[in-house]
Amino acid sequence: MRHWLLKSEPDEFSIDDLAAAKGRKVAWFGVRNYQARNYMRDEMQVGDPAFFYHSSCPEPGIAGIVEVSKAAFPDATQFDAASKYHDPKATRAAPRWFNVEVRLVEKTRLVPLAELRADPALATLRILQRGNRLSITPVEPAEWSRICRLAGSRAR
DNA sequence: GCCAACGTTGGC
DNA sequence: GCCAACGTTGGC
Repeated sequence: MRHWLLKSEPDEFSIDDLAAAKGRKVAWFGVRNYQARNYMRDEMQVGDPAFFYHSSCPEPGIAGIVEVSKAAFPDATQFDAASKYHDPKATRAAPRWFNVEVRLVEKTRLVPLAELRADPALATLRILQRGNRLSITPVEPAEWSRICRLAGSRAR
C-alpha cells in the first residue's frame, strides 16, 4: 500500500463537491500528464489512502483524506468532444488517459501550504520541492502520519 | 498579473 | 534525437 497526494482546484472540484457526490465517490478525471497517469494506471491500488489538496486558490492546502475505491479505467472525458479534457488522439480501442475512482474518507481542517512548508518533518514532501507541478505524487509513510497529525485526523 | 519551472510539440 | 518555442501550472 502506498500513500498519495491528489491536487484539485476547488473552483473545478472541491472537497465539498466530493462530499456532495453520489456515494461520496468520483472518478479522478482530467489528468493529462503522463507521469501522473502512470501513477494511477500502474501503481495506485484499491484501498490506498490519499490527501485531497486544494491548489490554485486563495487558501491552498490539505483539505481532507480520500481512498482509492476503484482501480484505473479509461477517463471518459477524453472521448467527449464537448469536454475541455477531450483528446482527439484517443480512441476507445486505444485510450490514452486513465483515472482511478476515489471515495471521501474524511474532510479535515484545512492545513495551509505555509504550515506544511514550515514543518521540518515535511521538508521532503514532493509538492514542496522547487518547481514541482505534478498533480499526483506519492507521500512517504512518515509524511503521511505527520500530516494526519497536523490535520487532526485519526487516520494513520 | 507576474514569473519560474516544467512538459509537450514539431521542425530539422 | 535535438532543441527552441510554446503552453500550463501554481504560488505569490
